[in-house]
Amino acid sequence: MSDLNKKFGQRLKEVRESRGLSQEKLGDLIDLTEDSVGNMERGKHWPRLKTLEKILKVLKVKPKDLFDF
Amino acid sequence: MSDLNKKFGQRLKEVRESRGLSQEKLGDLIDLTEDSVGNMERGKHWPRLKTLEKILKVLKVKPKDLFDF
DNA sequence: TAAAACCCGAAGTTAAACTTCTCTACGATT
DNA sequence: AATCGTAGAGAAGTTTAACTTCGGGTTTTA
Repeated sequence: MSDLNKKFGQRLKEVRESRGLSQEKLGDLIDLTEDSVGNMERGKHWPRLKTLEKILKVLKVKPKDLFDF
Repeated sequence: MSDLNKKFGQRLKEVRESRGLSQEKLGDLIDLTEDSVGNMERGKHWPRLKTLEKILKVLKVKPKDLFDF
């Protein structure tokens, strides 16, 4: 379990919660299952390109802000 | 070909060149082929977690600086 | 005391990261 | 003008890990 992954997950969770979204709701918006969102936030895996693009769009966050850790 | 991918590639190239490394040399350092580094810089693909970790380490750059675009 | 939200492990599927090959292009050097 | 280093680019094949699904358990909140 990498440090980078964990930090990214924590940051993603912060941004998601600041938008008032549940993992399930975010999953719907970016075409991922609730579990996959959870896995990402807990550092289990890394988003692929298409997923990251959707995250940035849906959460209205810029790359440098999502990777600010 | 996504915008995100292209911008990341351009930024990666900037950082690589600022360190005085060729694509081949960087590839050696992060266990990728010269072609793969080239593909990434031209927006053909996105790094997986392990690759990104190596890039950050080898180029001595922080996530928010590599994603500053 | 539910129910909503989240955590967590394991095993299977699938998309795309990555490789390999081939050719082209261009500037610098000899 | 011929070789060398570096990089752009397309196509087809391999492999890894992102993602799914299932089964539970725990925490939070109404």
